[in-house]
Parts: sequence; structure tokens; C-alpha cells
Amino acid sequence: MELSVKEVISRCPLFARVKPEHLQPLIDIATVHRLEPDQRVFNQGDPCPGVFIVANGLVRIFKLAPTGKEYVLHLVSPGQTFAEVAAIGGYPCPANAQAIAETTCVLLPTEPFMTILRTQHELCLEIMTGMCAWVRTLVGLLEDITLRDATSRVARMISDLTNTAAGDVQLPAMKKHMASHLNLTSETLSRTLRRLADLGVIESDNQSLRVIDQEQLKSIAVGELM
Amino acid sequence: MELSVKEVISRCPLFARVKPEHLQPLIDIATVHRLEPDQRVFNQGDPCPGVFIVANGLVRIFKLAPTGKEYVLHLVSPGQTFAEVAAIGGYPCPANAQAIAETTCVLLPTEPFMTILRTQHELCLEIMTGMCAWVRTLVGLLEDITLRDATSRVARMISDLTNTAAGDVQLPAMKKHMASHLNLTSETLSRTLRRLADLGVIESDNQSLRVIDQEQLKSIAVGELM
DNA sequence: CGAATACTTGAAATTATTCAAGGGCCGTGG
DNA sequence: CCACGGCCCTTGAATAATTTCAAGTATTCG
Repeated sequence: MELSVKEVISRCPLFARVKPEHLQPLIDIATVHRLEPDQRVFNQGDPCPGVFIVANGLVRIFKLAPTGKEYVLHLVSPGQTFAEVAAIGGYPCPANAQAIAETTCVLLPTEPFMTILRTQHELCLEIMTGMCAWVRTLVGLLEDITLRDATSRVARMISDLTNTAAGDVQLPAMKKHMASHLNLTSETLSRTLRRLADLGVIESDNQSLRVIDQEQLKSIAVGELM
Repeated sequence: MELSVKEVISRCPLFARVKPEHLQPLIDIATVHRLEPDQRVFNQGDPCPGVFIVANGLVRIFKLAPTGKEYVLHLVSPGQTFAEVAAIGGYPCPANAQAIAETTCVLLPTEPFMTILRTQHELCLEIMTGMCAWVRTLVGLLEDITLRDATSRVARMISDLTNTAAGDVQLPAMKKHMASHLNLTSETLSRTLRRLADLGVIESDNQSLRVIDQEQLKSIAVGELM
């Protein structure tokens, strides 16, 4: 199923409410990029190519420590954008980006995008709203990592996933990447899922989970009991 | 030293580049608030009163866990703003705000502020730039907390403080609040400062620090050796 | 001066990580 | 079709980092 550039952009929440006549300039500057699994999109410190919109596939944005440890900041799924903050703020890329599946992206290159943004007030407001949501997500991540223990974090992640799709949940990425996003090792994630399964809160199949006791899952997620 | 509302707004980086004629509407809606030490400005979940600009004093923005543990997300010093993301995004307050000194704030109330923002493209662009910087800060915090150990984090904090003011550094807030911001207990911060002092990297007076060996401090900050 | 609160320090406890090994899944190539 | 190699995931035991608990000292403010 191939999407047109127009469809990709207009399905992206960040641009969904932009009027068609204001959308056209964006479509005109857009380029399409096909990425192989494991292919790097950019590295930390690179000049920012522009705003990427994921059409399909999956991209991970991650930071690398000198020790080699990596932290997955964002798993970017279809309809979501990445690098928009660096593009708008005029920063170099603050992290590395890598496709972790066969992926197609639409790119709105920095310079022409900024030119449009400087003249399109409506677009500007939409982007700002989107950025507010991103800030909120980041604050949520910080809260999660600083205030909750491993069990709560994992429970919360599962809870969030089931809010989107009920019943059987497919993990969006490899467990090691999910673990990193929660600032855990994959070993700890593995053990935690085991414990939740032993408690009868979830069933943990290989690549998918099923929530058995939503009540208890949520109470674990907010940090009560264990 | 009393500042006028106009001065407070125009000294704030977020509004500094807004042209005087566009500044006036903001001045017109602004209200001034005087806060006693320890006084709450708002609590998590409250409807967002608007954009606060700190004129002088200090405000801490913090999250509270059910366990009672708190995480200091932001120590807001004069010239900085807080609650702007909630105001613009239309969210309730995502955290608690409390003055931790005699503080004066200028408040731009949500509704009129948003009305202005919806018509002032220039202002919108400025705010967006400011929000990019805030995202960057948050990502930096996440990186710090997930990728570095206690010693590196403390070294980095000191290093950042000395970039602003050379030589003798006054800590902007109580050590327990600084510790919380780095996701450490005050005990760990205390011990870490002790260790850095024993290594001859810093001198740790009561409320102020002095950097002795900037080279080594930076190498510890990026995670090399100990 | 006295009380309250912040800070420091030591020892014990805890959480999560690291190290190590085995099992399972998948794609490649015989 | 099956065997092999690679990588991911799981599990256990040991380790390490930070927290917690507890006590004492210092500082500030009334």
C-alpha cells in the first residue's frame, strides 16, 4: 500500500488540521526516502536535514554514551515526526536516528520548511501545539524514570499500549529497545514481565502481550502495592 | 530594585525579540504576583493560569510521586518562564510550582494570551524557538539521568554553572533541590561533592563551590575515568 | 539562645546491572 | 528439508551503585 506524499502529510497529526491550500507548499518541497532496516538516517551532531514524517515502518531515535550504553528516546511510528525540533530551533541533530524496519519517510527540508513556517501562521500554531504534546511526553518520560521503579514503568508501558489497541498487544519494537526507552536493561524487562505474568496480571507471549487483570495492572502502574 | 511589567517581559529571552508594538498587548493583559517563600503557585492538575515570567526570586517546578518522593523538574530563575507549555497546549498544570524565595512573577493569563498568540505571528515564532530550547533542555536532562552516573551528573552540573559565572559559584537553590533535579538523594550529592573535593577538583564551601581543576572536572563530566 | 531545618557521614539494605550460560527463532546455504 | 550461525530473549548468581536509615553537626531564623 503506497501513500502519496499528500496523504502522508495530511495523515500526520501535526499537519492534519492545516488547510489544503496551505498544505500545498509543504507537498512541493517534500522528498521521499526509503530506508532499509538498520539504516542510519542521521547521527548526533549532523546538521538537521529537516522534518521527517514516517509514512510506514519504524525509526528509533537514540543517544549514545561514551561507555557504549544507548538510550532510546523515541520510537517513531507511522504518522509521527522526528527532528522537527532541531529543524525549527536551528540545532544540529541531538541524537542518532536509525530505521529498525523497512521504512518510508517524507522529508521537509529545513530551509524551505522554515521559509514556509515564517509566513504561515496557521501552520506555526499547529506545530506549536504538536511541540507542546512532545514536551508533555518528555516530561512524562522524566517523571516515569525518576519517580517510578522498574515494575511500575513496565506496567505503565503496557497500560499505555493497551489504551491504543485493546486485548492483544503487539510490541512496537524489539524488547531491548522497549527496555532502553524505559531506562532498563533487557534483562530487567524480561524479569519484570515474568513477574507480572506470574502474578496473573498479563500473559506474555513471545512478541505480544495480553492484559488479564487491567485493574491490577493500573494500580501497579501508579505505584501501589506489588 | 523594582522592575516594571514592561521591563520584566522585555528582559525575558522568550519575548526579548518581539517588537515594541507587539509587546504592548502583552503588557496590557499582564498581572503581577508577589509570592512568599514556600508559597504554592499552582498544583498538578490545576487549570493552567497562564504563562508566568519570573521577575526575581526563584520558583521550583516539581512532580510528586504517590510514595512522597519528589522530582524537581525545573528551577526557574529570573527571566525564565514556566507553565507556558500547559497554557499554549491547553493542558492542566503538569506539575506543582512553589516559590522557594521571595519572588515576583508576571502572569500572562491563558485566555487573553492565547488570543494574542493566535493573531501575532511574530510572537508565535519566538515562542516556538523558546519551546525548542526547552525541549532541548529536557532531552539533555533525560540523557543525563539515563546515561551518566551520579559523579558525572554532579560534575556536569558544576561545569554548567561555571560556564555562566566563572570562579566562585553560588548554588541557585538548596542542595536537596539540586540533588532532586539530578535525580539523586541529597546524601548522594553530599558524598559526591565530598569525593570531588577530596580529588582536588573542586572546593566545596557551604553554599558555594570553587572549581580548582576545570580540565578534570570536564573529563569526569563526560564520563571518563573517576 | 533555642528550635527547626539543612547538610554530612557511616552502615545496612535494596534495586537494578553485569556477567554468564542456555534456549529459541530466523534466515542462509548446503 | 535440514543444519548452522547469529541474534534476541530468558534466567540465575554475583556485583555494584544508589538509597535508606540513623545519628550527629551546622546553619539559619526568630
